[in-house]
Amino acid sequence: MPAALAPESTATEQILSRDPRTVRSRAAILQATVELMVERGVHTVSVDAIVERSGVAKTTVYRHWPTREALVMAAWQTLVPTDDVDPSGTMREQLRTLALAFATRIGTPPMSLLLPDLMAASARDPKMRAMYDEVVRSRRRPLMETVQRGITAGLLPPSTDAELVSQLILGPIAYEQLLRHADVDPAFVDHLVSVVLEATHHNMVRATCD
Amino acid sequence: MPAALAPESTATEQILSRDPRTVRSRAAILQATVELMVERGVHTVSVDAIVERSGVAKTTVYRHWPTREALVMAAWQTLVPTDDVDPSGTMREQLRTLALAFATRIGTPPMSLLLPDLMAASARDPKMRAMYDEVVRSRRRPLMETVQRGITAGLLPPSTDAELVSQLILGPIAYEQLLRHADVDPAFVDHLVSVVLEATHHNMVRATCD
DNA sequence: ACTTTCCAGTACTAAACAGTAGCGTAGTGT
DNA sequence: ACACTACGCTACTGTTTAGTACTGGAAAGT
Repeated sequence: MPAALAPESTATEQILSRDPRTVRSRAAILQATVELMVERGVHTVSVDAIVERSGVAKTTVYRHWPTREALVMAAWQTLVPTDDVDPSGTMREQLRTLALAFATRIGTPPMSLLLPDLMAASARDPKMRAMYDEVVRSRRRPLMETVQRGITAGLLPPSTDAELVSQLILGPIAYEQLLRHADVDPAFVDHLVSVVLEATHHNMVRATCD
Repeated sequence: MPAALAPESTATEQILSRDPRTVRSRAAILQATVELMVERGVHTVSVDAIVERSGVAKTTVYRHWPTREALVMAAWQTLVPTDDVDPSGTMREQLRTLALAFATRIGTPPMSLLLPDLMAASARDPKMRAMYDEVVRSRRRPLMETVQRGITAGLLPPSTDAELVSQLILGPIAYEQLLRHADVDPAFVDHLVSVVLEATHHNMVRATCD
């Protein structure tokens, strides 16, 4: 299910070999790595297991990535640039769609299993931390932009704090899903968006608290 | 800094030996385990490292806990039953205090380092999951009780959804701290509590969304 | 055709790891 | 004083791990 091939921009130099053999090897290795990360956890995945799963020789693995860590990072990268839904409909519908996408994404595999691992790894590894922050940021941006458009279009008071709005919507969802391990159903997301929007309409979610 | 001795109720039978030698050994082992969990991560802590750090013989470790896993669980237990602040002051002040305690707890060591590890472990290990849920629940309870008291005392509308109130307060804090790796300062917590309380006062945070 | 690049496979090193066995000793409760 | 219990120590087994050297063969580009 992951992407067939990482585009580029990895830390390891990637002069983009067109040789189909390397392409095939890299894809098989990365796919096996992702699968094993999901199944057994990021820190438990071993090169030997990747070799067994992918059918690729160990030497080939080390021909492409210098260390196991670099390989794990590359496997992560294949999961980062996913869908960037740009929803349609009213602002409320857009927020609902984005919030629901966020909920299901962090609540279902592979992200439900990989995100905690990434969080834990990023607590001690700066490189993991950078990638993790990128993942989170990319998830947050479209929702904030939607709120900002709502403000610009006059649908929300000009003093509305767009950042706080996203925090109030995404926060409880993340809290329920990751912290409390509760199933976030669409009705809850709906309710949440309604409450926050209503409060916003009444100019309660202001940028500065007097 | 952890408790000198785990009280009881561990999975391993604990007939409460009064022999000071066992007490000392257990304490040294558990403390070293906690320290290493914080420094190197839960999944990276090895019995050999614990032995080196604590100055206790390896055989003694296995005299007290059957496996490394059991020891890690026991070390976790020493961190669970911490302070249960029962704040005073107005409801708003109580909420502020509880929310701030939550923010600083999950945002500073050791919890800021251990919580992600525990989250990741609990994604695949049911026993870790149970302990993790217990930790989260214990943090959430006092805040919900405060809201409930506010409703009972007539400070908040009767239709107020206490659960949603806690979600709206704790959610953004957890989101900022754990997901976004942002420093949650007291002003933000203050602002957050104010916004949620104001919305609640205007009967926007209702139990059922028509 | 020919050269180059990539590959699989085997075999290896060296380290870290969980967990165990047996021994002599020293502290503990009585 | 006594029996007992827990201890430290050394040494060990067996497994898993990351990473490397080397060889012969196959597939790619030209």
